Amino acid sequence: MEDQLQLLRQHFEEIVSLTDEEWNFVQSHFEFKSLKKHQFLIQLGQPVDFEYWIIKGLVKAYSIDEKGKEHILQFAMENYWVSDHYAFQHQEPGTIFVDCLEDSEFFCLSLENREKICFEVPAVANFFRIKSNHGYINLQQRILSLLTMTAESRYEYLLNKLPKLIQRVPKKLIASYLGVSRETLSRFNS
Amino acid sequence: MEDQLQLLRQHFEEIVSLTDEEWNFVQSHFEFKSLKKHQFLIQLGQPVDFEYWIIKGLVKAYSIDEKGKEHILQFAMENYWVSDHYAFQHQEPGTIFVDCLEDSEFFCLSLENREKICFEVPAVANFFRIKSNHGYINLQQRILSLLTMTAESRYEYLLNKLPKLIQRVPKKLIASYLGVSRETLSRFNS
DNA sequence: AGTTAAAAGTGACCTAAATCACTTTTCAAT
DNA sequence: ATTGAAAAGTGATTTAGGTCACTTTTAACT
Repeated sequence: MEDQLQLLRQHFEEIVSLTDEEWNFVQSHFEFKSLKKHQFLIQLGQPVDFEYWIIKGLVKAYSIDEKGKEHILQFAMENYWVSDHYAFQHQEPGTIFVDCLEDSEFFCLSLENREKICFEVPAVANFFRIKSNHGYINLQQRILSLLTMTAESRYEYLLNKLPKLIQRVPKKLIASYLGVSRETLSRFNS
Repeated sequence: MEDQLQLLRQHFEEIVSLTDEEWNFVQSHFEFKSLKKHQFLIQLGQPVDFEYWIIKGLVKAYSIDEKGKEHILQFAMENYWVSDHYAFQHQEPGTIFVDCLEDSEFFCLSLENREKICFEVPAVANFFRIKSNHGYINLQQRILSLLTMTAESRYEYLLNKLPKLIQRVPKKLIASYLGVSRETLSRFNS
């Protein structure tokens, strides 16, 4: 556990500096969680008590439409944060599913604890500010790609941007992330 | 000018509390800017020195594809923040255009000043953290809507969510925001 | 190792929405 | 008020990608 906490500290310190004292305070607000492949981190309609930092593993966040079709909002792996941010922030029942594509481990942060460490340790507020800003920028890019690019070039772009992800994830899920049918993706390129 | 700064203070204080002293420090890091309809706030390839809080007016942020087609990333009006966040954050040349759909006024915050007030005044770091988080959540919603909904239901959804916006913006721009052609949008609904 | 299930590929056909071309309406600027 | 330019509407046609049905390949789990 010490090792994993060390990883989390490094993750913070890539962006802000923390004293040992601050870090001790911060780390005490996280809980550990471990799940096997196919288990759910978040389910539609269920409370969303945490946001999760992924120590190891891989998850998908998705919603299911009326026709039962899955639409992938996000893949998240080591070093990523994941949650149903909307439900978490508003403390409402889950609006999406998050489940594990591989056995995974998480550090869990409750809303109360997040606000506590942010208001207690300014560096942490800045950490989440900057992270959140990066996330925002990434989503803007993705929106632009959905508006401006064809399905095929979105695929090429993703292959280029996250080649390791593609190897860990079935193509039908990549298709669902790109907003294309499995069959159409299969007819692309290479 | 005092009036407008008061509005900005209120905007901060909707989320965090600031002492008069803190506020005086914070406000001194903003510059005022005023533009007429059709003028550019940000242009492709030009430096992006600021992010902007809109005092009054309305702008569109968009990119133009190879075929010269415009794709709208964001509309922003009173009380909204707008920039080319990617270029601003990385201090690189603009990747998009932002121009005014109406005469508009802005408070401008440079990256240096933003970081300064965030690290000097923790409440400000928390303000931007929370704002950024809300922005992230909104973009996730928009991505889901692009993945799961038909063009027509995205339109209905927007009509419902931002009715006043639709009245201030030509439909062809709404179409471009929704990722639908002008002609197709025109054939919808009502 | 053998069995079962999931993933991926592929052809035939269908459909939502794009594109093109033109008209009508609305708005903005003298 | 008049003129010119955007904006909006509409028909005809095209197209990217979806859907359905089936086969082949790969991987997961006793």
